[in-house]
Order: sequence, then C-alpha cells, then structure tokens
Amino acid sequence: MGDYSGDDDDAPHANSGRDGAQNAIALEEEYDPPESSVSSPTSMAKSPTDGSSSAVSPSQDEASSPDVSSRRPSSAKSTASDKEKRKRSRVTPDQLVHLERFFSVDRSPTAARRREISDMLGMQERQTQIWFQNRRAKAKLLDGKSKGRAEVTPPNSPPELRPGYDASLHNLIHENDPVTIIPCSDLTIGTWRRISTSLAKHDLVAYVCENRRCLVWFIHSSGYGFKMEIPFDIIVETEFTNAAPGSGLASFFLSQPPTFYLEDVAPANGHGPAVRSWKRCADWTEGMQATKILRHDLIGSAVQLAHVLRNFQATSSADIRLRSPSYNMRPEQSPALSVEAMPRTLANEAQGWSERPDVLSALDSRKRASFTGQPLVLHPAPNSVDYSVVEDQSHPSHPSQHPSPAPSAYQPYSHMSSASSTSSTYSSTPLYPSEVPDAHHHRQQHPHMMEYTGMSGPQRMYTPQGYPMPQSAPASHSQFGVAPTPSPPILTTPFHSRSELNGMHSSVGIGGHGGGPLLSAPPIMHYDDGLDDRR
Amino acid sequence: MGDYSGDDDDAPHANSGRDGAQNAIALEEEYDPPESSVSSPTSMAKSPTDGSSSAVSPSQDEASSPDVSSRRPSSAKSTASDKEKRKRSRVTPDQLVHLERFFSVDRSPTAARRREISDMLGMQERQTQIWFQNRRAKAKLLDGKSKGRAEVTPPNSPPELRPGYDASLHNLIHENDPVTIIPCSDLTIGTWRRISTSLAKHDLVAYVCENRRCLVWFIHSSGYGFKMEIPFDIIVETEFTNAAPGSGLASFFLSQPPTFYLEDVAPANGHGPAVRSWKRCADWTEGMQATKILRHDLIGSAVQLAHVLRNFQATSSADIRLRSPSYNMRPEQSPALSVEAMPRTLANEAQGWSERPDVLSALDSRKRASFTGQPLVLHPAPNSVDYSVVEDQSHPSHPSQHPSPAPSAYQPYSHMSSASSTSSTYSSTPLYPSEVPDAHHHRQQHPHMMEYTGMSGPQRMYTPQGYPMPQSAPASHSQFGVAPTPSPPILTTPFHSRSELNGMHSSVGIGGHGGGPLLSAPPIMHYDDGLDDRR
DNA sequence: TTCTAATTTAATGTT
DNA sequence: AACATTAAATTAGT
Repeated sequence: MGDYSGDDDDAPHANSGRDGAQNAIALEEEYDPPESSVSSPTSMAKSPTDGSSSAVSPSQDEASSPDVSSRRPSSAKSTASDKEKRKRSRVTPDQLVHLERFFSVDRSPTAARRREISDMLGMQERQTQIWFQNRRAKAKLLDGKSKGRAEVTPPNSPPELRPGYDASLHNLIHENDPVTIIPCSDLTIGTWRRISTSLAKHDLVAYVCENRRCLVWFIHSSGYGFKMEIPFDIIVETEFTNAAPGSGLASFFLSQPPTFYLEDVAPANGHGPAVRSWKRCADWTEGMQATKILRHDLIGSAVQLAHVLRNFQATSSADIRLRSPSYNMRPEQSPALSVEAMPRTLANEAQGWSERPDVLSALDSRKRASFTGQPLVLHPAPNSVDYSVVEDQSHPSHPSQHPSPAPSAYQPYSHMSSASSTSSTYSSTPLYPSEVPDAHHHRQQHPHMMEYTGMSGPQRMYTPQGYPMPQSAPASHSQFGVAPTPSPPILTTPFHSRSELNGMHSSVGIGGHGGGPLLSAPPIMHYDDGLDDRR
Repeated sequence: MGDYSGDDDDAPHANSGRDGAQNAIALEEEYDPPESSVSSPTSMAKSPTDGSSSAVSPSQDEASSPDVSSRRPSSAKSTASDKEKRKRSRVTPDQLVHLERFFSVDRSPTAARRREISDMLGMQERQTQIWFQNRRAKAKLLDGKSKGRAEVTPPNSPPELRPGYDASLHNLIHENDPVTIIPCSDLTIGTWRRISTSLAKHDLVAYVCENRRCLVWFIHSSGYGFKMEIPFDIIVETEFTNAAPGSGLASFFLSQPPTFYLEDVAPANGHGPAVRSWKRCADWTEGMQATKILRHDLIGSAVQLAHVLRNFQATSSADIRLRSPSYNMRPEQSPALSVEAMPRTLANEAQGWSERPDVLSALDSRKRASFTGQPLVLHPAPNSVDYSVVEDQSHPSHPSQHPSPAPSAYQPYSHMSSASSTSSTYSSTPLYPSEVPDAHHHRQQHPHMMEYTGMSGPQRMYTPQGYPMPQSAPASHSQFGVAPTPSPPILTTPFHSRSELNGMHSSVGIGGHGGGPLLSAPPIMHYDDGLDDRR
C-alpha cells in the first residue's frame, strides 16, 4: 500500500555504466592492493582491512620533531614504504588544530570545502570526510551529554559558568588566564552587530578575565578568532535591562575604544603543535565602529550578566556606576522599544545578508522580542539576589571582592557628543567599502541607541595608529597558499551558506564560502611585528 | 597520486548543492504509520543493539523449532514506543540471513516480491527496498573490488585456487576446514544436471577438502545451500577428458553414493550472528539419482581438474585409479560423443524448464561443444605436468594423510545391478513426484552414462534411512510461517525469473518464485535431530 | 581503559 | 534504480 516510489518492475540494469569518475569519493579510492590480505574468511564483511586508506601516514617523528613541512606528511605518497597493514593514519596536532577550527565554523563542510581543507592540511579527502563525520558524532555526543546534564542541572544552582565547562570553547579562545564565560547571543556596537547562531557554535563569546581585569568579546568567524578587550577601567557605566525571560541586555559605556586582537596561528613552526597567539591589530569591526562608538550592547543570560555587572561594581575603579539589573519580568508589557529599536539589522540585511532568510528572520524576531522587553529603566540592584562569584573552575577566585561599594547616584555622561559628530567621524576614515553610513543615521532614530553613539576627541586619537589595518597586510602573508585569510567579522553570524553562489571558493578563501557580498571587504591579514599577546 | 581526481579542475561542482535551507528540516517525511519498525528511540543511541537483539533473539530452543513469532521482533512493542524520530531500524540477524538468501537468488526483486519478503520478515517494504538497494551497492563495490584485484593476478601463477580467494564464496560454503576450489561449470549425475550460470554466482561449486578427505559438490539454489560429499575412499576411478580448450570433463566413479547435506540456518540463537551449519539429509537430487548413479561428471577448468585428479592419485586409497588427464587438445576432432550424448538435457527441458530459453540454449550449446571433444579415452597422467599442491592458504595441510595404502588392482563393481533393477529400486521409494524414470532409461542409451547407473544392495541401504526425507518434515517447522523452505536443486541453474507467474508466492515459498513446475516437488525441510555437521 | 580512525549499515536526497 | 552522502552503530588501534 504505502509504497514509496513506484519503483516496481524489474530493472534491466545491464548498464553498469561505472565510474562517474569524478566522484572518487569514496570508499577507498585507491585500493592498491598488492596483496592485501583478504583476511579472515569468516565473513566477507569482516575483512575490510584491505588497503583502504594507505598513504597519509603522518610519520610519527613529526610529533616530536615538528617541521613545518608536516603539513603534507604524505605528499610523496608513492614512497611505497608502506607495507600494507598500515591502517589508521593519525592526524597531526597541527592538523587537528585547523580541523577543529574549521569544524567550529562549519560542522558539515561541503565536499568542495572539504577538498580545500584536505589540500591545506595535506590530508586525503576521505580522511577529512571521516574526521568530520566522527567529529560530528563526538559533538553530538558531547552536547547531547551536556544537554542531558543541563536538564538535570538544578536551575537553582548559582549562575556560574555552565558546569559543562566547554573545553572546546576554552580551546577556542585559548586564553592563558582563567576566564568566566558569559553566555550571550548578540553583540551590538553601533551598526555593527554580531549574532550568535547557537551557543554551541561559539561564534560569539563574551567572557571576563579577572586576572587581566578586562571584559572580552570573542568572535569566531570564518575559522579565525577575533576579540576585543575592554579593560575594566575604561568601563564608565553599565546598564542592564531584562529582555526576554532569562535574557538580558547589558550595555557598557566606555571611556575609550577597546583593544583589538586577531588570532595568529603559527603552523607548528619549529616545534610544538601549532602555536596560536593573539596579535593586536586594528579595529576589525565594520567601519571601525567599535573605535568610535563607545557603547556596547550585549544580550545574554540575565543572571550571568547581572552577576558580572555586579562584580564590576565591586572590583572596578571609582568612576564605575552600576546601573544594576532590573528584574521586573514583564517582557511583553512594555512597548517602549518598538521594532524600530533595531533598525541596524535592516541595514545589515540591505548589505546583502540574505541567505538563509528563514534563520535570519527567526533570529531577528527573537531579537526584537528581546528589545520589546523592559525599557532601559534603571533600578538599583536588588541585594536579595545573591549569586556566588562566577569563576572559571580551576581558577582560585579572589577571596575578597570588595563587597559592593555603595552605588552612587546615577549620573549621565556629559562627554557624549551628538549623533552628527559621529557620522562625520567615521566617514573620515572610509576603510571599508561596505560601510554604510546611512545605517548609522537610521539607527539614531531611537534615543536609546543614539545616546552614546557618537563620541569625539580623545577616543579618535587612539584609533588605528600603531596598529595595522587589515587591508594593509600583504596577501601572501597567509598561512596557506590558498587565498587564505578570513574576512573580518563584519557583521551577522558566520553563515556558511552552502551557497552555490558559484565557485567563489577560489577567490574568497578559507572561511569565505557563502560570505557573499559581505566579503567585498578586503581580508584582514595577520600581522606579526613585535606585538605579541600580552599576559 | 591518482587518488583524488578532479584535484586539478577547480571543482566545477558549484552545484554541490547542500541542503538548500528549506529542506533541511525534512522531518516531515514521516512515511509510515506508527506501526512496525524497530524504532530505536532516537536519543539513546547506545541501546538499540540490546533492543533488537533481545527482542528478537530466538532463544536456543526455537533455533531448533523456529518460531514464527520471531518474525516480528517489534510487533508487540510497536504500539506507543515509537514516539519520536524513528530512525535507523536495525535488521535483526535472522532477518539478515534471509535477506541475504533472497539476495543471492535475486538481487533486484520486484516490488511484489519485496512485499512478500517484507511480510515474511516483518519488515517495512520501504526498509526492504532500501536494504536491497544498499545490498546491491555493496555487491557492486565488492565484486568491483575483487575483479580489479583478479586482473592483477598473474596468469602465470600455479593453478592453485585463485589468489582472489573469493571470500564471499567461502562464506557461502562455510566450511570450517580449508578447501580447494575447483572452478567448474557443469555437474551431471544421471539425468540430474546442474549448470553454473556464471562463476561469479557460485551456484555450482566444486571443491576438495583435504582435511576431511573428500570431494564436495556445492550447490546454491533458491537461497539455500546444498552439498554432497564424496569421500576420497569411495572414488574408485576417475577419468579426465579435455573438452573445450582449457576446459575438461572429469568423471568420478564411486563405490557408494555420496553424503548429502543441507544448509541449516539457525537465526542467531542466543547470541552470535546466525549460525549456519550443514545438516545431513537425504539425497536431494531429482529422483535421488545421486544415490543410484555412481558416476559424476564434472566439467571445469582443465588444469585444476587435472591437478585435483592427480592429487587423488597421490593421496587417496588403494583402489583409486586415476584415469588421468589427456592433454590432446583436439576438441573439435572427435565426434565420438554426438549430440545424443546429452539426451538428459532434453529430458530436463521436457520437465518444464523453459524459462529463460536464451540462457538455457546458450549453455546447452556450450555443453555440447564440451562433449564433442576428446572422447573418454583414458591416458595415464603425464607426470611432466607438475602442479604444486593445491591448498587453501592458511591451511597447514596434514602432513600424513594415510599415505595411500597399497592400491589394489582395479576391480569393477560387481555389485552393480542392471538398469532395470535401478528403476525398481527407486520406484520403491517414490519420494519425488516429479521423478521421471523415463529420463533415466533414456539416458542409458549411452554406454558411458549407463555404466554405473544402476546399483543395488548396500548402497541402497545407505540411502534415506536415518536421514530425513525432505517431505517428512512438518511444514510448520520452517522458520517463517510462510511456505518457507527451498526446493531442492532439482536441476538446472537457479533462475530467479522475476516471474510474475502470478501470485505463487503464497504457496511456493521463499526462494520459489519462478520455480515453475519444478517446484511441484515438495520442499525439503530442515531437519535437526542429533545430526550435526561434522568437522 | 578511553579516544579516535575507519568500517558497515540504514536512510535520505538527487537525478 | 543508481549514486552520493550521511548519521548511527561498530570495529579496531594506540
């Protein structure tokens, strides 16, 4: 009855038209089987030992003696050294680093993308494919596990970082100091906006580094890591507003622009598995807005954000005013922020971010919902809510955290300039072709958004002076010969739009598939002068 | 480095359209009512194994008395359990056994046939269809692989069993002892004849088992395995004649009937995947001719046969006379055996074997050509031809195999009775309705054929006495309730004529589609008393 | 033992 | 139906 495809009728498949040739996928292309042992006659299924994936074997020596050339451990595959049995190639540590990065960007790369990766890393495509498969399986297992745990996690437990303590996340940000993760979903600076696709993907991570006394926004885009650090000392004011239930908007008002970093991956040069370090660089936000606009809006876990802000109040210097969390959970009731509250998203979309409209709109609506919540009313922090100190495990939390100095009265920032000055400011440094000043103006229609939008004077001076602008680096500087460097995280989420927007992979580079028009901005290149990551 | 081709070209597959957003969901498929299906609750990936095995596991007892209920591993539980995404059902071991059998008969069953199978096995039709698809893919892969390997095989290598060492073949015959395959195409015993459709299908396999000191004819028909074993010691004489170039006819003259076996498949009783064993049984040849006619004619590879015969000479007991290979390659010159030499095929055809006349006639003409070759002249074995011992690899051949007791002089069998006695003999046990005594008489026109045709006395005693006749087993004894067991390999090749001969499936049973009139013989049933396969 | 590379199988989607 | 591809499950190797 419910036959699924007509399909009946016997097939006169005399064709055996073998070999699409192109595919090669497969199951072992290259069964070069001089004598591969059919192995046990027990069952035909059992003896897959035959030469499936020969080649590759990254010789083990490179584990210890790392030689950059390890990238292509098997380039001269014809060595014939391999007897037969050699199954199980090992992925080298540096290969692993990159694989993990690629994975964090796109868990299911297309065949074409896999091929790129394979070329870059000197792996067989089959290997790469299998690696991703297994990695996906592992990931699913892991976050299935963590999820299962999360469900079991008592909701009353203190808002420390998730018990899960995502190791891959910490590997991603590779900070040497302990950090406290702040789950977040959305970061907005001016018209520049970054949306996290899912918490699991870690494309947007906020965290606090107590040791270095700074807040950090980490962004993972196109396989590369970006971050900006905000020293506690330049945070002049914070605001907190409840948005959706459980979710809050924290606004940080700075006295100076943050410091920008870019991940530098030295492919196992000399020895040791691929050194990744943070290199200081120029503002990589679109239009360098983060240099000009000193207000940062972060949407994330209400309790965690509240806790972080409260902590600020305790530890940061004198002029910090904690505007405090407000816990009136009435998200739908206050239409203070209408849809127009987020006009910048429209601007972003106008820039060509149209792929996956379904997801986009979904996220957008979610975001709007966030902003339709409580307006930015300032309440004093309810002391009744007592959260323990949020600390990274393995991190000895500072015992005395200056138990909340008396919050002084709210004092608005007088040094803010008008919106008009803002527009003039950044139009004077037209570094990004994709820059859209209009969006900026548009945004200013809402008072909450424009309030701290413009800023003048001293901050401007700080901007890209000693630090390289992305465009200035030579293209040949990339790690791989293959049109390498990532585009800066201009905006939006890193969507690997399986795009078929044509064969753009050759020109766009590593993480660039699907970037679309956004990638018209010149790629950021690594810059490694004396500036190294401080710590 | 031909491994990943297409490397050079710039991946023109912009088409590699990955999920186009919308389809990603695709959960809507929901192609079936929540009925059967093993349905592993998706989340707990680890457990499906236990679920399937435990649910199905035919306990020990029902291995002997195959319970029909095992057919539906999930029938009872099917109710509410399958909540969510019913993914990845697993085919149970016993289902698998039967699927493999069906597959061996017909790789591409029609939709109707699939439906039968699905019903029998308690699978969804969709599952069955997919299983066959995947199985075909696997088969293609496999024999593509083996073929590629076979081509590499040096043709100059000694006529040992092919280096290919067809694992599937060995799986098919599942002998515990090492064996030496004798490629062959045609086996004739009296009017009973078995033609191999192609070597690849393994529907007729001859092999030598040195350990057990016997020759074996293995037949795969209708998904079931049959074999008869001929102990070296009962081979009183052999003949060899060249037939077509490279092909020879070996005749074996026995002192007793061979021993008959039937494959018994115990569907994974208790644990372990489906135990297949050889059960002794009654003569399954048409009219039990193999019990009465002690001459076996085997056509196969000349060199291999010659080698085997020569080996006999060395290892077998006294009264064996090797009539020897004659290597006069003059196939066309001796019309000693005319077309009338093979009247039995006509008889066979008269019995209704008319399907696929194209193939039949083709084979027939080939066979005739074989017999028009050198007449059965007996030459001494040319010692100049020295073949190394044919042994299965990985088999430590027994050093001392009763080093041939002193061969006594050839003594013709005096106890053989006339043809008339023969007819009376087997008419006294009219077990096979389809038995055709006429054919027998007909056959006797040829001296070579009639020489050992009749036999009496002791051999008769050996016949189906302690061994079950196929008919004697109760029909309910089958594993499936559905007219289960195979017909004996009455004659001819196992042709799965996608028959559409109408809905005969309900009565004929598992492998029976397309059997046509031949299936009028009652099916052989499994018999499992104390007799187990010896080894 | 755990982890991971590789294999096998059921299923899906595409053509 | 073939074909490619994948998720799920399993098998091994270190």
